[in-house]
Parts: sequence; C-alpha cells; structure tokens
Amino acid sequence: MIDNIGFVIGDISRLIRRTFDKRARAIGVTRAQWRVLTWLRRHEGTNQSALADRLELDAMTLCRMVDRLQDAQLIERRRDPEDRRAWQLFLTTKGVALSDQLEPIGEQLLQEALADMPGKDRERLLALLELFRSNLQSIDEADADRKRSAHG
Amino acid sequence: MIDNIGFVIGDISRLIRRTFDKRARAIGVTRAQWRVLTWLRRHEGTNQSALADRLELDAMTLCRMVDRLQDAQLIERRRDPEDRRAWQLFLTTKGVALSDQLEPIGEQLLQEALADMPGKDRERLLALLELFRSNLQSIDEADADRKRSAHG
DNA sequence: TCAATTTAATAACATAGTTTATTATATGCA
DNA sequence: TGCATATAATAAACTATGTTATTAAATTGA
Repeated sequence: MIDNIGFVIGDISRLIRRTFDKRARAIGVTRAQWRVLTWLRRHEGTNQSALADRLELDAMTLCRMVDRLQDAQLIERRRDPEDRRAWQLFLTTKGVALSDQLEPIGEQLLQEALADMPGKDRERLLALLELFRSNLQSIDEADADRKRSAHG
Repeated sequence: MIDNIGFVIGDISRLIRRTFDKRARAIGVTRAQWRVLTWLRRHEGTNQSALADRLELDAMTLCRMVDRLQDAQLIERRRDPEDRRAWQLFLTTKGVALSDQLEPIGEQLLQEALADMPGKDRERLLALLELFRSNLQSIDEADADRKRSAHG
C-alpha cells in the first residue's frame, strides 16, 4: 500500500516529464532550458549564481546552459553595474516569444490530466500532497544536518 | 489551484530523488544503477534489450551501465544458450549483498514521509493519484499515436 | 590600507548519456 | 534454400553534466 504510493508518484512524475519533454522539444528547447527561460521571464536580471541556486543546478552546469541559450539568441548576458564579476541575464525578443509558447504547456497538461476529477477531490489531493511534501522537506533538512554534524 | 498540484508533485518527486540519491550514493551506487540492480534481483537472467524496455532506457545507455556494473563486479553477463546474440544478466554475490542494503531505502523513506498520515487518507491519496496517472497514461499514448500518424 | 577570505564566473578535465551506424545472429517467407 | 527484414549488442562520435582548479573582483577585519 505505502510503496504503491511511491510507485504511482514515480510513474506520474515520469509521465509528466515525458509528455513535457516531447511538447517542449517540438517547440525547440529541452525541459532544462525551459526552466531557465520561464524563471527569467518572471525575474529578469537574475545573475547566474542566484539562478543556479533557484533551479538547484550546479553553477557550472548553468553557465554552459547560458552559453547555449545565448548562442541560440534566446537570452543575453549584461554586465552587472554593481558587481563587475557578475552577469545579469535577460530574455531576448526571440526568447520572450518562445517563452510565450512554453507557458501554457504545463497548465494545459494538468488541465487534461485532471479534467475528470471533481473540485472537491482536487482540493483533497492538494492537501494530502502538501503534507507529503512538507514531511519530505523535513527529512531532507534532517539529512543535510546529519551530514553537516558528521563533517564538523 | 490546478497548477499548485503540478508544483507540489514536482517538489515531491525532486525531494524523493534527492534524498534517494544521497542515501543510495552513501552505499556506493547511483539511482539509475539502483534501478537495474533491483530489477535484476527479482528477475535474474533478463537480457539487455528486455531490461532497457522495462526501465525505459535506451539500449545503448543500458549497455554502458551494464559495462560499469560489470566492472564494479556487481553483475555479470552470461551468454543466452537460446540466442547467441543476447546476454543474460545476473547479480554477483557482491551485487546481491548491495541490493539487500538498497531494498529497504525506498520503503523506509515513504514510511517516514507518511508516518503522520492516517490510513484512510493514504487510501484516498492513492486512489486520486491512480486516477491522475491513468489520465496521464492516456495522454501519453494519444501523443504517441498523433506522432505516429503524422509520420505515416 | 592591505592581507586573508569569499564570491561569480568559467576553463579544463572526467564521467555519463544520446544518436547513428555496424556486426552478428535470428526469423519470415517466396 | 536463400534473400529480405528484424533483433541484440555495441563501437564511434557527439552532447550534456559533474568536478576541480583558476581568475578577477568584492568583502572582511586587524
């Protein structure tokens, strides 16, 4: 029973990822790139290390993604006037146009997948998932603390 | 509301992946390798292409994972007596021992994360998630069909 | 003020994953 | 039988990611 919940959650996230990848790729980006574009759409001027933190990516990994997105003329780097080490990231016109196409994809997929679930049940599902998430967050933090004290 | 469900599911699967990766890596394997070992534990003798299908991995990707797992002396390839093209995969003694350590990790994480959720709620959660999954599966298949007919 | 430390970004190297093409074997059917 | 096609595995080339080390600039603090 309890492990079924694990399997089903695993299946769901895999299916979301798959469908998402396919639909995003049809538009010409990977899911990883989509995350960067979507974040920048709402928070223009973020620098690389802040963005890497946000998206839980390695700074180096993001650095190279930014290289590629810049080559594809979807984003651009501008020097931070306050900190000469840092770049501020902005979507180009092309990047904004692409991000407009991407935005509805996630919402739409969820709409399709939950079309036949009554509103009451959606609320229940959300509440139960939120409890689940909050417990996982505590576990994650506890693991991180354990590691810290083992080191120190 | 509906997009919150998406975000929460995303968070949950990310947190499960993270915690899982950390705990599995402490034992000396990646999550991808863990999936291979766990499957083989229950289905010894599976060949590479069947296993790749099962785990939804590319045949080539699995081939290299098998190379590494074999180098690490966790699994071994034996010729299929029925089909001289194919290898049958088996855990070594070392692989079995490691798989024994991995087995409880998933179950345990879920136990911790759902400890404070009453049985009734767990059942409800599972039922709602199953509906969600089944809808996503239909969408995934519909997308695949659309692609097929666009090609043909 | 200036040496020590931290931070932002990235080059260089190592590892893992994907795509395409090849080899050996198996299967279907004229 | 023997030719066309399919299948199992993998080599080779390419792409993406993770790790370590370096550079330049910012911050801290005696």
